[in-house]
Amino acid sequence: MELRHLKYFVTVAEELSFSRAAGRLYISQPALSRQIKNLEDELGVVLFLRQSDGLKLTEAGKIFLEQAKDILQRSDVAVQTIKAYSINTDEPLVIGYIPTILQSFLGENLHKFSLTYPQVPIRFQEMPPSEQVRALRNGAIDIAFISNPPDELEEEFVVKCVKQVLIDALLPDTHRLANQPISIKERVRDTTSDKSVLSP
Amino acid sequence: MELRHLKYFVTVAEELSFSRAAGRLYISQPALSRQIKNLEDELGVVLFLRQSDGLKLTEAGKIFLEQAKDILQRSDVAVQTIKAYSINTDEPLVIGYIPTILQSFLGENLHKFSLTYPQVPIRFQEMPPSEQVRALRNGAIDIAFISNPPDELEEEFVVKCVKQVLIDALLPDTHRLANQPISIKERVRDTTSDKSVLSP
DNA sequence: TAAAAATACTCCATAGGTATTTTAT
DNA sequence: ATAAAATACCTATGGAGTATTTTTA
Repeated sequence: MELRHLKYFVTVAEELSFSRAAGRLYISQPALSRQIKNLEDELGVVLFLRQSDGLKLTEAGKIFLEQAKDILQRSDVAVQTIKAYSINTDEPLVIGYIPTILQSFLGENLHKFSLTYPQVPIRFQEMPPSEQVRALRNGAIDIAFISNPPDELEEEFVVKCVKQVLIDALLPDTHRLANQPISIKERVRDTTSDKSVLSP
Repeated sequence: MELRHLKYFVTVAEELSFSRAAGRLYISQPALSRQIKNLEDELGVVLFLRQSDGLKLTEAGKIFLEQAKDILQRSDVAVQTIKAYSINTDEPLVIGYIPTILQSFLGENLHKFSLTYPQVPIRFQEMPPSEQVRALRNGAIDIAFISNPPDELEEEFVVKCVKQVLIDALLPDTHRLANQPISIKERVRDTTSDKSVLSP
C-alpha cells in the first residue's frame, strides 16, 4: 500500500464515481479502477459496493476513509513543514574558513551580517580547503572561504571573489631581483625556485 | 513521495548506514541510496550528512523523522484495523432470498444460527435470482438462496444444496397421464407442453 | 441509447539489480 | 586493504494509456 492508493481511494469516496474521480486525479478511469481493486485485494476488504444505484462505501470503507484522510493530511503537513524549514531554518549557517581569511575579512563583514539578520545563527568551522570542498558537497558547511579556488569548482558551485589580497615578496637585498621594478606575472615566473616568504 | 520513501528513510535513520538499512529492507544498497536521494530532491532538503565519521541526520532530517515514523505507524494501524474489521465485523450478514424459500427453510434455520452467533446481525433482502447473483458479485449480499442455480455459478461461487423440495404435479383427472405411476424424468419430458401447476 | 465500470492489451517509467568507481579509514 | 557510498548501466515489474466489452438506467 502506498500513499497513491490512499489518495485515489479518498477521491473516489468523495466523488462516489470512478470516472469523475479519475478526472480529478488526471488519470484514466481504468487505471483508477485497477488501483482501487489492488488496494481492496491487498486489504482483503471490499471498500465500495458497485450497485445499480451507484457507488456506496461499505462499513469497512467508511472506517478506512477516515484513517486514509488523516494519513494523507499528515503527509502533506510533513512535507510542508520540511519545505518551510529548509527556507526559514534555525539551522546555523555553517561557514568553513582558513585562519588567515577569517582574520583579514570575515570578522568585520560577518559582524555587519549579524546585525542585518540577527535570526540566523552562524557557526564557524576551520578546515583546510580540500576538506571545505567535500563539506560543501555533503552539506556540512554552507559557505567556504578559500584562496585560489581551482577553476573546476565553478562548474559545481557559485564562486565569487570577495577580497583581493596584496602579496608582498620579501627577499634578501643581496638577491639579484632586489630593487628591480617588475610585474606580478614576471615575479611569479622568476621566483618559483626561490625560497621566498609570502605574507598577506 | 510514497510510504516506501518514508519506510526507507526511517530505516536508514535508525541504522545510520545505507548498507545495513538496505540489508534490513531486503533491497540493494544502490537502490536504497537512490530512493533516499529522490526523496531529498523532492523535498528540496538534505536529510543526511554524509560525513567522514559516518552518517548523521540534519536538523531537518530529525524533524522529518518524527513525522515519518508517525505516518508509517498510522498506516500500519489503518491496515490492521481494516483487516481485523473484515474478520470480526459488525457489518450485517446480508442474505438474499426469494419469498418461497424464506418461508420453507430460512426461518427455522436462521433462528438456530442467531442463537449460536448472537453477535452477528442479519439483514434480509428479497430479490429475484438474477439480481441476487449480481449482488453477490459486488458484495451487496453475502449469501443468496435461489432454486435451480445454473451450473456455471459453480465456477464463480460455492454452490450448496441445503434443501430438496418435493414437487407435485397437479393435473385434471381427465388428463391422459392421470393415475399413471411415472419417473420424474419422464414426467418432465412429458409435461413440458402442459399447462401444469407446480407447487412446493 | 448513453453512461459508467470492468476487461484486455500495450507501453513505458521507474524501482530494483549488478558491476564498477570513488572515497575514507 | 577494506568497507561504505556513489555512479553507471541494465532489467523488469507494474502503473497508466487506448480500445473494447459489459452492464444498467
